[in-house]
Amino acid sequence: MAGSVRTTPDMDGCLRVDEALSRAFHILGKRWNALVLGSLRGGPAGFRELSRAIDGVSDSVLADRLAELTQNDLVRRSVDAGPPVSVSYALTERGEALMPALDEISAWAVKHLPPEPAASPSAG
Amino acid sequence: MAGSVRTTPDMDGCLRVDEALSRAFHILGKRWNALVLGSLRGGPAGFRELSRAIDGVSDSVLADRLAELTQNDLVRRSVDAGPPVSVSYALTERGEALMPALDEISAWAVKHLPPEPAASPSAG
DNA sequence: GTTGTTGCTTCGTTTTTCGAAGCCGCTATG
DNA sequence: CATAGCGGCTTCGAAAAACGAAGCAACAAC
Repeated sequence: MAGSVRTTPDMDGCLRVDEALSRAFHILGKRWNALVLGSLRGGPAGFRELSRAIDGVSDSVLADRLAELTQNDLVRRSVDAGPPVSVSYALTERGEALMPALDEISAWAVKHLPPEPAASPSAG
Repeated sequence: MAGSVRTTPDMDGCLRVDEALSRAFHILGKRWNALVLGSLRGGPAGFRELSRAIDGVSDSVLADRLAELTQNDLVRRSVDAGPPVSVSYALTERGEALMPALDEISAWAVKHLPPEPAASPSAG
């Protein structure tokens, strides 16, 4: 049927954002969260690996995002007691469930978002 | 249909986030952008209407987001010279193209994200 | 004329993010 | 053992973004 989760046109007189969308973007709306999720798409990865993959995020922020994502059960932190103890992050079921959506976003960007203004394309 | 836009496992030795996803979340990753887009889902809306719909965003930030979205051609600003001049914002084609993705996110949130901890349900 | 509405800007304060450095354990070198 | 590097995170100070309330201009209602 129609109205599943969209906005409510006039429930009490005024528009209202979809609460679910709001919840989702309370997480995804943070500067790097979606990117770390996307990076984990190809399988588990370590902290440094993620740090290099994302390119632009600082260690402090990455640690913060990872903690938040872990707390929200989107990512799972696994410790392998080597002896050279190593940590790896992976998507949880909840996190994996988000991948199709991230895929859509990515596809949209490919189709509708320019590769970036870059420097002068005709000059130089 | 192998690798379309995902991460590149080892192109030059290390993971790399999908650039398209990165571009997309350069916009969607800002605190309210996705919400204003979602609010416009049901049709054009005015500034105040949006302001009330989103609930939590301040005028200054909303104006900023709207300008950014407009600049990115996701939203279009229309001025109707009444005489009571009125302004309305609507999704552009590019913006509308994003709706299915936002839908996915929303559906995911409904299915995988709790309605929020809220106040303590059992504790005082 | 006063009050209320819409659309948006400006200013000062609080929250978030950034970026580099530091600590700890293990490995490789000398 | 001392030095040097890697990986995993944390701490600190600085910059950026978001907030929140007030203000300006135009229009409608009383």
